[in-house]
Amino acid sequence: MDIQGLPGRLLADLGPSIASGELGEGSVLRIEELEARYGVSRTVVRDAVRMLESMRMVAPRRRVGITVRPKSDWDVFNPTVIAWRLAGADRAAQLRSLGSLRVAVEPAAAGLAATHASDDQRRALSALAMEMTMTGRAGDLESFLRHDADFHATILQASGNEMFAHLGDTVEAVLRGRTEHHLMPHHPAEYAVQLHREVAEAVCAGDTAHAERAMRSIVTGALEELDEVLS
Amino acid sequence: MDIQGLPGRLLADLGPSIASGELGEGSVLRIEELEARYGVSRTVVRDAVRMLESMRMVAPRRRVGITVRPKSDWDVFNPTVIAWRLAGADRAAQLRSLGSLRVAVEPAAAGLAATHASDDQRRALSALAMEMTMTGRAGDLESFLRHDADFHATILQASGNEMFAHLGDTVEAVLRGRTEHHLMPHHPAEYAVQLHREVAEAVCAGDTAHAERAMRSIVTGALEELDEVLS
DNA sequence: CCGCCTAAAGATATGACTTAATCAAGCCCT
DNA sequence: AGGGCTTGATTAAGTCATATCTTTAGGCGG
Repeated sequence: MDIQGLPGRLLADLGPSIASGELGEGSVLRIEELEARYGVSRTVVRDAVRMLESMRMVAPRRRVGITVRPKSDWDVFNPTVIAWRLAGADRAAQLRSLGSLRVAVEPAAAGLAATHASDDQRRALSALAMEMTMTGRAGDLESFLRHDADFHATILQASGNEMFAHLGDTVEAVLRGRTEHHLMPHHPAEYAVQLHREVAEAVCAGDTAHAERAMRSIVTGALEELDEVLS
Repeated sequence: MDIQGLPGRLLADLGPSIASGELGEGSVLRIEELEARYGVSRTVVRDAVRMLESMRMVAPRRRVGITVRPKSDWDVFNPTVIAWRLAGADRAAQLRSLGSLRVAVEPAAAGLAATHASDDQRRALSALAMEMTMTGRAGDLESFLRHDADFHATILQASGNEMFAHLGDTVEAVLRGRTEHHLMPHHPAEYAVQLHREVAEAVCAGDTAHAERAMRSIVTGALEELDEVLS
């Protein structure tokens, strides 16, 4: 995701530090200090700071330094910020927030997809649901994850709403997060896979209400499982 | 929102140009050219470009220049990007997207608010609903807008979900946009105001289902009105 | 058709200077 | 004498100008 140059290196170090709370609200960084710490020039430090600034995680203040802003100010929809938080101490809270967001958005997206999806997208959904069935039964979690993520991304894309479409990466981050942190059973529940097939069928058939209902079952189910595991 | 220094000036000029499509996908800017055009130093240009980059609106490419990325790559949840698009040629599409997002999110948020809201928040909601009734009847659109925005922001805040909470500014932008661009009747519909009172009551009473239902009526109604006006 | 070369443009480094915010000393008024 | 206001010193970010390094698109030659 972040294959940048030197500023990327700073960002990859500072971002997670802030996201994890290691550098709490009000912490102060100084450009000069960062130059020394990372052995880079001001140009690079400023670039990195600008990016953190545009994520609203820090604010530069003259005569004081670069100060860390309260978490409530952060750009919580920024995929990079989400990734940092998922990797750190905030994982549980972040997964819960994202879970609720999915419950709100994905059923609506599935409903819209039933009327807006292209033929290619409908075919892709059917194929992906099938693949999920196979790889799920085989216990191939890596492939399952990929198809699961593609499935949800395709639904969001097919909704025809660009804002929904952009949540595809975010949803993938959630799915990947819960797989990688072993918050999932070794064999995905058969009923969940069945629901994916149902969504695919409903979208193919243009059945808005059915698509919405089935997707709601998927995401509320996921949220419940999550709450179980996290408690 | 963006009261920055010199980089802010560039941003305030370049951002809208890109957002409006005046600088379409693939357009190329060169740092040197921007230095000359705006009469500022490299440092300033780089700062501005970095911010656009972190909004995923441009990507720098060596030997080529700063290229404008396809709209589908943009960070469409970034409040600044939203504001730029609302101000420009994309207004209609942006309002539609946001409308659908509201339909998905706000009912869920209202439902959560019914169980999570603090006493202060419940009181605030009742008060705001009352104010909306008054100012709506009086035809004081400016005050009505402020209370309407506060109402929705409070609901989103009270949901206890930080991601929902962050959509407060976005919703305000929508409401403000439709008022300022005269996409609203001179006297807000009485039934809409009534629904706000209903949401407030349901939240106060802890009635999740009712809060959700009433809020859904509000936002679907708003979306329908919008579709009418835009067609 | 492929691989080497080069020039163009971003990336990084650095030193000098400007601007603005904080802090504290000093002053005035009560 | 005490509290509040003014003012100046200080400090760190902001801006500018310039130089060098690195990457790579696109041309040239094999």
